[in-house]
Amino acid sequence: MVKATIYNVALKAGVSLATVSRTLNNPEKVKQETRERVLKVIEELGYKPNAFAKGLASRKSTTVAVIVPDMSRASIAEMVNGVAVEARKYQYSLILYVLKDENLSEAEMLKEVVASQADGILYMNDEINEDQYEMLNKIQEDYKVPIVLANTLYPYDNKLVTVCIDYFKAGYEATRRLIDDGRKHIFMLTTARKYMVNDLKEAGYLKAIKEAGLENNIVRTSGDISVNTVHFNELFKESGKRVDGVVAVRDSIAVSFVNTMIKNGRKIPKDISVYGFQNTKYASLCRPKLSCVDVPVLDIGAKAMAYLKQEIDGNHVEQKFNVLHHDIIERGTTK
Amino acid sequence: MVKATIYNVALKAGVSLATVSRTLNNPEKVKQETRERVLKVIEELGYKPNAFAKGLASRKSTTVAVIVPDMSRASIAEMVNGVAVEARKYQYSLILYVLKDENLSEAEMLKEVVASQADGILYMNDEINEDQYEMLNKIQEDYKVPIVLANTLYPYDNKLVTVCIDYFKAGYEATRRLIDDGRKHIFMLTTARKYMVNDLKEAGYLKAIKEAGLENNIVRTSGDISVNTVHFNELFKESGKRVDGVVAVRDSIAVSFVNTMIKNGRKIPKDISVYGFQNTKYASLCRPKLSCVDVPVLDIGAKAMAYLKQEIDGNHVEQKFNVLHHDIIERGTTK
DNA sequence: CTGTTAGCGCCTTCAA
DNA sequence: TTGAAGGCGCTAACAG
Repeated sequence: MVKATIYNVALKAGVSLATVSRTLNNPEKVKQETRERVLKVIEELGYKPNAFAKGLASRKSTTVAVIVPDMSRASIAEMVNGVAVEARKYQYSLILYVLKDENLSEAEMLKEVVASQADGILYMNDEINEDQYEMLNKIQEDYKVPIVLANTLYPYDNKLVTVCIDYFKAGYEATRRLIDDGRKHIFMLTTARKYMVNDLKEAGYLKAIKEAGLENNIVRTSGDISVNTVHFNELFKESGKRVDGVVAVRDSIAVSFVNTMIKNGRKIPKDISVYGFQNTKYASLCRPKLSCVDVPVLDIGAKAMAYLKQEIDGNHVEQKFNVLHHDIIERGTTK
Repeated sequence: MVKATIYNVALKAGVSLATVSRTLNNPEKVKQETRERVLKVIEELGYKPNAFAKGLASRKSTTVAVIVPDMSRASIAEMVNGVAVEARKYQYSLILYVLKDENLSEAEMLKEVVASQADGILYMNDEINEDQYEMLNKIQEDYKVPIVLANTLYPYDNKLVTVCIDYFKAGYEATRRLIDDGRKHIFMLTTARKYMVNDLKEAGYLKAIKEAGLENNIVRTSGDISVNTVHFNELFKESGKRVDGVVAVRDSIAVSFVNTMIKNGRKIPKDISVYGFQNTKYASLCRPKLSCVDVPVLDIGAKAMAYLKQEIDGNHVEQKFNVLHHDIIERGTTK
């Protein structure tokens, strides 16, 4: 069996190829009788229009480029799930770009994305900086290809449609809960590398700490478990710093901290109360279970795709910053 | 700035479009001087060939379809990382299909994949059954599009190139280690739903148990933490079944079991020795750290992509089953 | 080494 | 409601 083309269908159905094209793309413009006959032949031949020819002729690809830093991050993977399900609704295909490769500059990759003829771009990279933001904005303007940022914040500007949660508020709220619980020595555990998203969590933490007249303590460490374990051991060993509350910017960092403290004889949550961020599977697989901010990553992905589709269709999204609701989940590390 | 075409480049460089095409695809066939001039114009105009036109004319897409069941599974995500890095080496793009959507039959999706003109298909779905296998094989034959299975086993046939580890051997080895350690009541924790890959782990377990003259105990449970926790509590509560060794088909199931047992007052590894499967991040984030079979998922992804590329280039892979080496990592749950 | 030309498979006016 | 015809941007013989 060789791949059927529109000609094969037209011939077998006794119509011109234009009619076949119409029954597929503008069925209302074809007489019902003809349409049914054509559809039947399409079915018989297992015909599917060649995506390239279609894209070339129509200048639309029904394809969206998804740019991610690293698939193995739980939040990224889950967002992609959300994107995939939503994209299906519109019959859109996903073309995936993983930035993990050091050999490729992001500028080079974006040129490729443009060449791929994607109708839109979904960008999810919480480490975005000014240069990257401007580059994306330039692409959007030069090539008229809509871009939506998913869980990617650049709060200094609002040229690109963005879907996320209010990280500042979440950081503030988690810290407040610790304060209201009577905790006095509250630490924030964040990444050594500065990310926009984590900076916001930190700012929220600082606001709450300041309001309460407490001293702020920010620990910048690695996301790598073996590294941060050593770090936590140094900082908080039995005889060490006083600490009775912690907000970590990632679940995995929170869990690693909890493990280290328990090994040092501290009681969780009695001695130290801990909040993580994201509500990944790690949060449920640790002992005690981790309390954390629940970031609806699946919804963020889906919403981002929905907005992108809207932009592609020419209906501009008025609201550039789209903030989704978050919850704080209380589990074993805080009560 | 509007997107530049090959004509713009040809005009500005004072050559024909064929020459531009050549400097891009067969540079050795163009005089160096001309080539440099063309390249310069390409650079200036930021020209990138339209992927659709190129694909249509050349009947090759430089694109590979990646089919996954669910991105949020750690092993899947990591395999995709491996695929992405390897694909970059060949300048191949990835088009992603997530089977998560219940509304879409797999047959329908495969038709879409074919229509997408992908040069090859990478299929990663450890739950594959006979129907699916035959469907894939038919696609490969009918449309002459190579397919490689990554971490996806269908051992009853060998028409499709497959990359995986020896799950039977791994299951056998883990069980043997427990036996050699003197454990007598060794359980296998597996999924209720039967997967090929898990069946093999189970078969390896059974072989070792039989050789040692012990009694086999297979518990089929859910991958869902909240469900299997209840299940483990019922089965193994303090007064309950005797158990001193466990091999679980997934890290997450192993960790959930460990947590449940510790809450019931059992000592790990003294009372019960536990092995997981995969070496995901969960294995390092739990307390005690999980001993497990290390499945090199990143390598599996990369290797699968490499073989696919080879098939696409017409160099058939002789060896259909390609088994990668695995290790067993000893951590806190066994020593 | 370079230019000319004929498609690749489909969409989309424009006529009929 | 349908068909004819001209591209979409590029590759790949074939000439020169």
